[in-house]
Amino acid sequence: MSLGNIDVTGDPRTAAERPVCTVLEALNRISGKWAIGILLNVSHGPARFTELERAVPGISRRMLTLTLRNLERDGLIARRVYATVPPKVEYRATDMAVELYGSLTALTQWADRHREAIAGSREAYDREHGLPAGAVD
Amino acid sequence: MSLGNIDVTGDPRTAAERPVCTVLEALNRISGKWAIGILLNVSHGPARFTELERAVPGISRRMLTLTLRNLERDGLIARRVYATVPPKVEYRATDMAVELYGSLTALTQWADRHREAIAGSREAYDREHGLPAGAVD
DNA sequence: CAGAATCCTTGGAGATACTG
DNA sequence: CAGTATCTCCAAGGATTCTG
Repeated sequence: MSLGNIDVTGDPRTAAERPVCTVLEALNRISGKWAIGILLNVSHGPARFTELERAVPGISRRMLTLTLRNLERDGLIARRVYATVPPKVEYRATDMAVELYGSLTALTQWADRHREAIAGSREAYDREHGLPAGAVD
Repeated sequence: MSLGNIDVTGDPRTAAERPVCTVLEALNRISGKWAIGILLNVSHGPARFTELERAVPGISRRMLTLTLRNLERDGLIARRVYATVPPKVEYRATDMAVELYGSLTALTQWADRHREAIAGSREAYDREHGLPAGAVD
């Protein structure tokens, strides 16, 4: 299936196949409700577990742990344990994560530019079609 | 890229508060398993329902419909019905969606650059810690 | 052709309690 | 302090069937 082509990297695969996976790969690392919030917080500098728990409003201890583990596994966060008592664990963003955050800038700007248009589109849509309880967010 | 502060828009809010929401807003519009694949396909030009069904491998009719509706509601996809028989419906990406796709380029490139590093990090992580069936993807 | 309706499964996430 | 361990819930998604 080759309708047109969108080649941004000089990759031989067709546009219908390549970027999907690649973009999805990227998105999968920052998917979930909390990854971005955590990533953003540690990008300021190292942060401890409890610091993050307070810095990311609404996160549960469990999800903080799980998300940190996944980010660590992907190499986006580095975990450093100090063998003190009481224990002290610091999390920091890796260079890769800092780069990632930079790459999100374009997305952030896009959202900023179109926030109103999107809100308007939704209102219009919900007005035409009824809003049958499918209108979350 | 300087840690400490990440100000890309001149927004007064602190980095810990503002971009989270904005980025999440953007991500929420393209979340879900299928939005990107659909968006990418219609970005080549208008596509019909059944075309998309075949173009996006693995998608169910139900999820295609649902995702299309959500994208339409957000103003990322335009739906055009031709009153013919049999019916014909065309979907095309709006300008906003095309812009969005452009903004994803940075992300795509990031994923390309770090694909190996991430895979390596995962292997290493799974080797040190056991891989307790939590190692999907 | 382009869907709508229905039923069912799954895993992401919340709440709570316990621990090295 | 920095986690684990369970239990539970819900919405995303899959499978199947029906229709203008």
